[in-house]
Amino acid sequence: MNQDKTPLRLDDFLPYRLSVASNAVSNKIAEAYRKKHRLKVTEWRVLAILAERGRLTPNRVGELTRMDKISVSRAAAVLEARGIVSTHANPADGRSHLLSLTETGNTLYQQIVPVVLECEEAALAQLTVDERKQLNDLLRRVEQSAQSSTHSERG
Amino acid sequence: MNQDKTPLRLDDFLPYRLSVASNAVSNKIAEAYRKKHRLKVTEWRVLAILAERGRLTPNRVGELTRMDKISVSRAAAVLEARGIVSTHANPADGRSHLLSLTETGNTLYQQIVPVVLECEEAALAQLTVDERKQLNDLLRRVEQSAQSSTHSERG
DNA sequence: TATTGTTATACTCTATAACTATA
DNA sequence: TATAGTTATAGAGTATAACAATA
Repeated sequence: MNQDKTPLRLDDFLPYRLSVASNAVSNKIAEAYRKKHRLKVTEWRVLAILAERGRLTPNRVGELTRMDKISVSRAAAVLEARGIVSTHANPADGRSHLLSLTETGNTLYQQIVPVVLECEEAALAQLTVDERKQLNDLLRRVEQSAQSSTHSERG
Repeated sequence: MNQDKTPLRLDDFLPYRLSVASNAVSNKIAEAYRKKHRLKVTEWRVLAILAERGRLTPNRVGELTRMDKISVSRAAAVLEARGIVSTHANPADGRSHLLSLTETGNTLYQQIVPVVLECEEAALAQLTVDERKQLNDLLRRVEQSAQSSTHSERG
């Protein structure tokens, strides 16, 4: 209908292409750790960042994972109830506390890592090493330009 | 904690990077047409594909937008109630029907196009023409490799 | 029997607002 | 008063299952 009178083709529209690619990857990987370990994406992210960084406040977890404080709070509560995360007093600020992985949490993380890396490798299988680096770089630059006021995420 | 004993860094993890970039772009653009025209992402996609392709069955809309049939059905119902989309008998298959834009729908589309193109341009502002093409190409290849069994989307 | 489309229901992620406890 | 975190609630996207109408 408007085939010629518009410069917008959904199939080449960046937000659409990004969304389709992101969801294709996210769905596959989320399915993997959901089925094997009953983890949601938000829970996986909190687990991953605590494994990398050690003790963090919920606030810092949110900054590093781009999750809002509500999502961090709920994910942490689930992980704590499952014995994956433990909480500790924060000597620097009584309003806050510190989160860290338990032994169980570390073990779980070590089990999941190879699974998600395998999924990532499958998604990147057709790209050369240089192309992977470039994709990473391009995505970061797009993100910087787009940077909306809100935080949200997946994957 | 596991800072050195794991090859997984969330910040360089493709599913995470893709998700953050996709959501940064999607949030900004969705906010634009939501505020101005009270359209949801699913509704925008149906509107856009009908503007491009003319009369389509809901089934075909789903294929072209990567939406499942339930999402298409609900988005189309909202658009029809708002006078943006009209339905017609499908002479080829009595189980189905054809969707197309009304005059109102076409006018709405023409109003939204410059808005979303401006958002896209803002997101791509720091990329050269070649880099934009490469990003499009890389995303398509990632999508092909990742291609999960399910369909889902945003943007 | 299989397929198209709709409806009911539920799950996940995200967001606003109200609340507490501390700074 | 401002901030860290929790809880209640709601909006949005997606999924399964059950269903009606047609092939």
